[in-house]
Amino acid sequence: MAKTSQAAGLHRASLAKLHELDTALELMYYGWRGMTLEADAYLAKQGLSRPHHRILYVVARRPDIAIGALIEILGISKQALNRPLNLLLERKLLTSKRAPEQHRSKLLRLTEAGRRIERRASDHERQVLREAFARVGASGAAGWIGVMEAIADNN
Amino acid sequence: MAKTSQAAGLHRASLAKLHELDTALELMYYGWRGMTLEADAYLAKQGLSRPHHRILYVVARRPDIAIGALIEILGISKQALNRPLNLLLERKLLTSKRAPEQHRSKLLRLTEAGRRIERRASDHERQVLREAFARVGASGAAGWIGVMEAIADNN
DNA sequence: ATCTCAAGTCAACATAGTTGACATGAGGCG
DNA sequence: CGCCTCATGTCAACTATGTTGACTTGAGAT
Repeated sequence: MAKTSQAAGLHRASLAKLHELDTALELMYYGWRGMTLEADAYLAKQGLSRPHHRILYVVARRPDIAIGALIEILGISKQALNRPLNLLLERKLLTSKRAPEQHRSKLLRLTEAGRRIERRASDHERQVLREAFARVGASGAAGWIGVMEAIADNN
Repeated sequence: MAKTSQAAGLHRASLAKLHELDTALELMYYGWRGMTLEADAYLAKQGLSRPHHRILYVVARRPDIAIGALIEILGISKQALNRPLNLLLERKLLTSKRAPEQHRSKLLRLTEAGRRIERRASDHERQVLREAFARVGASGAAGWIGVMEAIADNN
């Protein structure tokens, strides 16, 4: 875990701008950090981190997901999934059980405790977004979504 | 270096939405990835990665920066800076020299080759932004900037 | 000469990922 | 029944990026 205090990133506005879009580029960096900072601090207090949150986030939105599907969605190897997943199972933040028919796969679900931690961590992120949207109003929010969709679809 | 091919992240739009702002939350994730994907691929081809780019980016905008100041801006320890920085010096992407008076600090500058790589990597990121802004027009772009500033100032 | 301070270096560790190899256990099928 | 497939689980070795702590070096200041 990085030190959660003090600027662990580019110190904003201290750099000369070489190109017109440098400001936007830095805003993306700070935006990502700004959204995740409090959530990461909360997760660290729980002894968890970003990969655990990603697992909890996906399982919350796809109850009874199999491990193979989870691996595919997260885009990591099963070996990389193994450690954080086992920690979450040990902590009883999620459960795994065999499917009724399809005994080959294990189905994952959040426990009540897991749901609570997922919700609180994601709430920190959503709260940052909520405040930002409130500050700029509906048209600004629509613009933000339009730009982000254009960027996301760039893949 | 992660495999640069195939979805190394949440597979977009495949998850149920538990909260209204889940879409925005995921857009931030994909937006960050979308902006950095091609730049990271370019850097990987040069045998470099994100930390090297961050160093190049800052030095480009603060020529003659001392190592201590660079550490502060990057928000990492001098030991963590050491390896990527030495690689960049070995590759002659940047130079370090003692100050005329202040002999205590070393001053960093990009070489022509360093400037070129910094510019190309950052160009990939700016290009993604440029296209997204073009697609939504000036008012959308203004909205995006407003939201991102609100989020960035959340720190 | 000694003190301070920026920089450099070494060791040990944590986290998050990778490949490769192999084990286990359930279902499908001849 | 025996064998094959397939999802899962696990072990080992490695890379990259970061952390602390301890120590050295070299230049300037007193």
